[in-house]
Amino acid sequence: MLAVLGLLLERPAHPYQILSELRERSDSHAAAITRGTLYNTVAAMAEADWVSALGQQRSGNRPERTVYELTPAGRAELVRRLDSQIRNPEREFSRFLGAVTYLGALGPDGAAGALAERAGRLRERTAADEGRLAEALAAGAPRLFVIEAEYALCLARAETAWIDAVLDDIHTGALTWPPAG
Amino acid sequence: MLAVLGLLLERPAHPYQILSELRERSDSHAAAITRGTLYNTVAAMAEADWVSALGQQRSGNRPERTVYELTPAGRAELVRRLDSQIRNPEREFSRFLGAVTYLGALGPDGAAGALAERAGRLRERTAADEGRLAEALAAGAPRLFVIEAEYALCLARAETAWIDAVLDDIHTGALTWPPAG
DNA sequence: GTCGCAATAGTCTATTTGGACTGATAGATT
DNA sequence: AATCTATCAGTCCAAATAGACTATTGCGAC
Repeated sequence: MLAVLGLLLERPAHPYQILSELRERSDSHAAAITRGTLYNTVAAMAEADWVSALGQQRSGNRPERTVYELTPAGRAELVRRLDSQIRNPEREFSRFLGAVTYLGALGPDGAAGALAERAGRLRERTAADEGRLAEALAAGAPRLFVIEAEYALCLARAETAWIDAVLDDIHTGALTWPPAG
Repeated sequence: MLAVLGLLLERPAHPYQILSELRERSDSHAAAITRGTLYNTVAAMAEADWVSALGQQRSGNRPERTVYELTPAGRAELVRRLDSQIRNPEREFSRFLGAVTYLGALGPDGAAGALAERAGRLRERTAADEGRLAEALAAGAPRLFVIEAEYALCLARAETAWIDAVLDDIHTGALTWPPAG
């Protein structure tokens, strides 16, 4: 929803196009929305007068592509939401956090093995992301446009470091398993 | 789902009890499940033979409380999932990441204001969480049982540091807004 | 003692969602 | 030229979900 408003801020688009761009531009937002929901979402936003149909285009006999543009109210709403979501840190729950909670169930060796593999994969991915980011910047993209990649990288690095520390603690015996599991 | 299995690993419980404990023990898992889903989830898990009804208790004329316990198959499934979710780092999408993506729309001042407030709140919360964690450890809780709090804290600190760096960059002019918004 | 409120447990339904299905076109292949 | 496939664009429905609703009980206040 926020992402949809954000995209329409850049330029008017029809729903399918919104989805494709979201998909392509970021692995992050990809999973957050599916086609089924999108059309409902856009309809709801039109109802709320945050977007308005700019008109139907059709090339040949294809389904009509209704192009929507952001209304001033929509723009205001976007800003309101951005501001609120940045101001208020919510507790977010990742899969990993959920899994770490029950780390004990894996036993010391199982936990160490799984964590080590994660750290490795995380490092690979981080390196790839760093490459893409550097590339984008080199190609002249304003830093502001890739700021979220910077943030994601920062968190990924922190996570990797944490995992390394925990692995160390497991190996040195600073983190032990209670005798009765 | 994983959280439910995790709780049942500790001791058999009836659905409502599972929910209450999840709610109370962690702000994190709280939002991840609601009552409506829980009963369906437990039913599905029973279907899959990961849990089995230990029997119905009733005190007075209250609704029957069906107590479930983890089966060996359920335990295996829990371990399988834990292992997989730890091994494979998925791209997770927080509200904040989504908002940061469109940070530009707030303008330099709006962005700086919102980020500064977030950093402040984050610091407060982090301090409180650190306190709770220290308290729990002092009370003799094994570190393994509070490991997820450690992780959450680590990420929160990284986020705060990143925000501070961005704020600095905005003030020093290292992060600028492209002229045409 | 009894009135009311909070907590306990679970069920039920209106909404939301994911993703299967339709159907059209442009470009590639033979 | 005919066919085949990938992409485009949207609709639609079965399944999952959130949270409103019901019903009971224990405890505190008066």
